[in-house]
Parts: sequence; C-alpha cells; structure tokens
Amino acid sequence: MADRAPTLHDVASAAGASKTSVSRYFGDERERLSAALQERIATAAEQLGFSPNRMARGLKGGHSRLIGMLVADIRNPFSVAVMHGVEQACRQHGYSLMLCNTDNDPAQERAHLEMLNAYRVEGLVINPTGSRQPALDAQNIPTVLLDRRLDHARADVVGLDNRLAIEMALDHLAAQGYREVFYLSEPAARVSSREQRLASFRHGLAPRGLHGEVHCQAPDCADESLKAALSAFIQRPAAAPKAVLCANGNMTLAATRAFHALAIRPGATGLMGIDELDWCGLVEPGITTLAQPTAAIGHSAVACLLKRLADPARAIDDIQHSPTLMARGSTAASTPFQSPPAPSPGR
Amino acid sequence: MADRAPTLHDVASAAGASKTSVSRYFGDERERLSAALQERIATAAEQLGFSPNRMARGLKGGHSRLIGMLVADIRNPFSVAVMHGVEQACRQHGYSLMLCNTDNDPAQERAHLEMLNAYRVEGLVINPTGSRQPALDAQNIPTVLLDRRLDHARADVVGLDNRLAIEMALDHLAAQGYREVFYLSEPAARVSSREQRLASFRHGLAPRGLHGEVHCQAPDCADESLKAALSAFIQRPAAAPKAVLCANGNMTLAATRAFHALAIRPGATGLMGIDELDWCGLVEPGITTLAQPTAAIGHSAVACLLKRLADPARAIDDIQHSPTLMARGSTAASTPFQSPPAPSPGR
DNA sequence: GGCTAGGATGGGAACGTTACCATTCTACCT
DNA sequence: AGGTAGAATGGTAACGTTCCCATCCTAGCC
Repeated sequence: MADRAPTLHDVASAAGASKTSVSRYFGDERERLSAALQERIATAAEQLGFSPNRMARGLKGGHSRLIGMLVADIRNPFSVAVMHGVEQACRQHGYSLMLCNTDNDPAQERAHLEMLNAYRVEGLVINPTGSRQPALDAQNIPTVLLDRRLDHARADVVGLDNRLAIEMALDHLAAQGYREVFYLSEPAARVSSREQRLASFRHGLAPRGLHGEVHCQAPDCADESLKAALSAFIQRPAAAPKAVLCANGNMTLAATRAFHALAIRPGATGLMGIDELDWCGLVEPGITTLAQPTAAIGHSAVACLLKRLADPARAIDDIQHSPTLMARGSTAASTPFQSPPAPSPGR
Repeated sequence: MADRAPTLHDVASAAGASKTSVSRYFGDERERLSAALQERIATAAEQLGFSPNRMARGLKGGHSRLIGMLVADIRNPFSVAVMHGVEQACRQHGYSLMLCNTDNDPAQERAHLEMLNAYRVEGLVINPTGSRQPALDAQNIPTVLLDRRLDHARADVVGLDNRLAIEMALDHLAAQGYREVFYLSEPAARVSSREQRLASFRHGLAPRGLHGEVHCQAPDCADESLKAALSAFIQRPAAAPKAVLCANGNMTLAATRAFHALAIRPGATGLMGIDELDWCGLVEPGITTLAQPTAAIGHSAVACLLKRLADPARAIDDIQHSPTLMARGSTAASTPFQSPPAPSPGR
C-alpha cells in the first residue's frame, strides 16, 4: 500500500524515461512520443497507479480547470436543476465544478467567494437570490450571473425572459376568464428578476383588462400574514373570477399551503406559478405552472462563461430563455371539476 | 487591474518582510510575529488584495483541505438535504467540498473519482444509489459511505436505521388497522439499504399479523406496470384494509402518481413512505412519511470522516440514525375524511 | 560528404507556497 | 562579564508539475 501517491518522477524512472516525456504523455502531446516510449510509460503508470497531481499542474500551468458555482439556496429545486445542467456542461468541457451553497447569507457568500478565489477557479457561475453587496468587485474572475443581474458588476447574465413569462401567465389567466389577479412574490427590492417580473405584471394588466393586487413577503415567515391577505382578496366581492399568480416556486409552495389551510380548492379561484415542481401535477386539481428550461439555462451559462474565458473583452451577454406553459386544473375556472387528462409531465 | 494575482513574494517585498513571515501570518502562526510586523503585512496584503494560493499551499503542505462528495442523483431531495448537511459540516471544519453528480452512471462515477483523486481530496463522502462496481479499491482515500454499504470496501457507513424504520412503519400501519401491505421498492439487488429494508419488511410481517406483497421496479420506467400491479392489489378482495408502503421518496412519488391516475384517494387504501418531501402535507389527505434526519446524517458523515483522517487505523463505524414518523391522513383508515390539524411541518 | 531540417528525448528552471534551519538580538542568570 | 535561553525574523530547499531550451539522432539535400 503506497504511503505516498506516485509522482511523475516515479513513473519516469520506472519507465526509463524523462519527466518531460511522461509529462507530455499525460498532457496533450502524447502523439509526439514514439510508440515504444508511449507503451513503456503506459505500463509503468498503470502499474504504479499514477494519476497526475492537479494541484501541481495548476500551479505551474496557471489554470486550475476548476469552475466555481455559488447557489443561494441549494434546497430550491430550481437551483438544483440548473446546477445539474451546469455540472454536465462543465464536465463536457473538461472542467470540474466546485459548488457552494450560501443559504442566502451574504457572509457565507463572501467567505465562499474568497475560498473559490484561493483555489484559483477559472470562472464563476453565481446564482444569488437574497439581496446583497457582492464582493465581486475586487475579483477579476470571469463571472456569469444566473437569474439575477448586478448593477455594478461587469458580467454576463443568463436567465428567464421574465417579461415574456409574466405576459404568458397573464395571457393564460385572461383566456381562462380570470379578471382579478393577486400577485405573490418574495420582496422584490434589489433582486432584478423579481423586480422585472413585478414590473411586467404591473404593465401587463391594463392591456388585458385585468385588475391586480401585489403582495410581497418572505416565504418562510409565519404564514398568517399570507393567509390573511389571501383570505381578504378572495372574500372581496367581484364580478369575475379571481386568480393568484406566484412569482416563483417558493411562493407557489407557500400559496398552495395557504389554499390548503384555508380549505380553498384551486380552480374556481385560480392558482398559477412560475417554476415547475414535482408535485404540481399531484395536488388537486393540478397546479398550472410556467416551467423554466433549467437544463438549457445551465448549459448556456457555462457556454457563456467559456466564451468569455476565450475572449475576456467581448460585449456582455444577456441570454433570456423562454418558459413553457404547463396548463392544469388550477386555472380552469369554467370547468369546476376536471380530471387531469394525462399523467403529469415529468422531467 | 492586476494581470496576475499577487503572490506571497509581492506582499513580502511590499511590507519589507520575508516570505517566511508572510507565510506565517497567513498560516496559523500569526501570533509569533511582532505587532509591528503583523500590522505592516496586513496593510500590504490588504492593499494588494492578496489571497494565498491554495494550490501551491496544497502542493507544498500535502493537504488540499478538500473533501469530495459523490451523489448518485442530485435531483433527489434526500440527497440534496444530506449534501446540505455535509457542506455545512465541512465548512465548519475548514474544508471545502467538491461535489459531483453521477446521474446513476458507473462510468461517470469512475471518472469523477479519478478527478477527485487528481485534486488530492483528503476524504470522500459517497452516496451511491445505482448498483455498481466501485473503483474505490485502488484509492487510498478515507471514505464514508452514505446510506449504502459496499462489501469489499473498508469504509465507514452512515445512514438510516433501516430495520427500525421498517418496524416503525409496520407498527404504524398495523395500529391504524391495515392488514395487507404492498411494499414498493426500487430493485433491491446489490443496494444494501434497499436489501435491508426489504428483508426487514419480510421479517416484520408475521409478528404483527400482517400479510405482505412485494413489488420492485425502477421509478422512471413506464408507469403502466406499477399501475397494473397496484390496481390488482387493491381490487383483490380482503377482510381488512390494505396499505401501500414505499421504500423511498422516489417510490412515494411514483405511488402517489399511480393513486392519482387510478383516482384512488389515499386513506381507505393506506399510503406511506420513507423520506419526507415538500408536498407530502399538500396532497390530499396528507401523505404519511418517515422523515430521515438529513442534517444529522450529513454532519455525522463528516464527523466520521474527520475521525478517520485523524486515526486511519480505527475500527469501522456504522452509524444508524432514527427516522421520525410524520403521521397524516393517508394512513387514517378509520376516519375517511380528516382535515389536517396543522399546517404541514416544514423541514 | 558535410550540412541542415526536423523529429524524438532529456535537463533544468520556474510556479507559490511551507518546513526546516540559521541568524540576530534582547534579557536574564550565575 | 560571559554565557545562554528564547523570541523574532530571514534564507533556502523542497512539493509535483510544465515550459523552454538543449541535445541527440536520422534522413535528405546540394
């Protein structure tokens, strides 16, 4: 049992070759070596169980082959799905991912950023959710922002086409006959995606003859305020059906819990949200969502990052993806009970 | 804008100190330096924006301060929750996490293991789900296995007390008046946790006067076979109520979808599963689960790993955690409709 | 036949740190 | 006063790679 991992040098002397040749073999210059030498090195390396030390390689060569990713909330299924795409794309391009979860805590975010910098990651994919003062200014690391833009940072942005999403949602609600819309969001200040969605909501009402009401709150705070607000909205007399529109998955979960606690069945009062979740087809009568193309978002984030790595000076990208409508029973005002036609579309 | 990150040497000359002193300052020997020197170094480092290069540090010192984690399915909420705990614990102990997702693919698993080895991670936390031939043999890296043990690997194991979990489930089902239990699992062969749960199920039936039936299938295969089997089970005449017991979260989701497709309301036919999920309180009438203490599992995995790092020769640990029963309407046979008393317990 | 082109290989000097040993200086003891 | 302990600091050799340059050899050319 080796007490120390074998080194390039060990392989070299075992194969009767020079360090340089072994280095070439494991680098991308293998074909420059004669067949005989390749053979000898391969055998020796195999026998010793050699694997090149990435740390040393990174030190000398200056590139770590590492990409760092910062996620605000690792338990958010949307983040996880995007992460999955990012990881796949990294691997496809020969990079490895160092993943960090900040739990929405700026202090942790700062600490993680420092640590990623210490490992000399070549690029950063950051998905901030909580409002914060990014410590990005000092860093010179190419960065792609996920879902949220930062005013003072010169960085590419990849995310959802928020205006389009809200317009699709309003179109759908209007088409289903709803006229009063209760918009439910986490506090929007300083979070660009929330701001964009909220603004689009406000602008999109009048053209469709809709009335709106906005309610912002943290999803994890006591549910009482949400229940109270929702209850007031629903009880208020109105000529046409009402609906609740949730700005993201967290709020959809909160709203569904509130509906449940108030014993309101979605449908007659509409319920719809951005972000597709496992259970949206399962809660009666199925909850309508706008699914984000998470894999595509993850992949294009990495693609974008690699483009910037290749050309640091190029213009800033802002890639906006389109959502997909998953219409279900919760927005079927006219048909009070509708058995879902097909099993819920899985991923 | 610095074209190159500042080095120890830069700081040293800026502060009029030696490399050694600066190294001591950023290592753990800061107090050995005079106050004046500390001050000068701090100022210089601050001004240059210096952050020690972890790669170089790891190279020289021999420790990377890195822990690698392999997850079989990053989209499984259970894995994510454990991962969250692992990451927290790592950070608390000054380690950083390199996370890899294998998507249940042995080839990817092998590749990731190789890469983690190349970065010279000091320890490994592995959560394999699919059956596989681990490439661990060659590695000399201290490893903790999550949820599943490997016969040929000398490694600690951390997971659920599977026997206890199944007994709690059977006790609960029996107490609620169910007599026939349909056990739903992913294929158990070669996956120790599934095997243990299945065996415990078989052994636990008779003492409680229960009858059982076992159905194994992959959760992602066409739902038809599951629906058919479930439908047959339910239609079979019996004197006492029947229940379905799901071996993990994936199967709970599959079973819930099947119930939904067959238009069966859980309760009269019981439904229960291992693993607590976001939506279990939301699907009518609430789905009873056995929640795993995911944070505790993650933390104790890291604790276990660090203990082995400190003393590689110590005896192998096998830490089994106890689940918590979350009783809900889906196992209330006697009360056909029961409004859930409290909002669903969050994680 | 001497010269060169170019392919194959090897020898060192980095990369940014840490570990070890050496040096200097002050203060205290006998 | 001479000696020494110990604190404060500096110099230098690694760590395992890659990169640049040198060397060797074979073959082809005039």
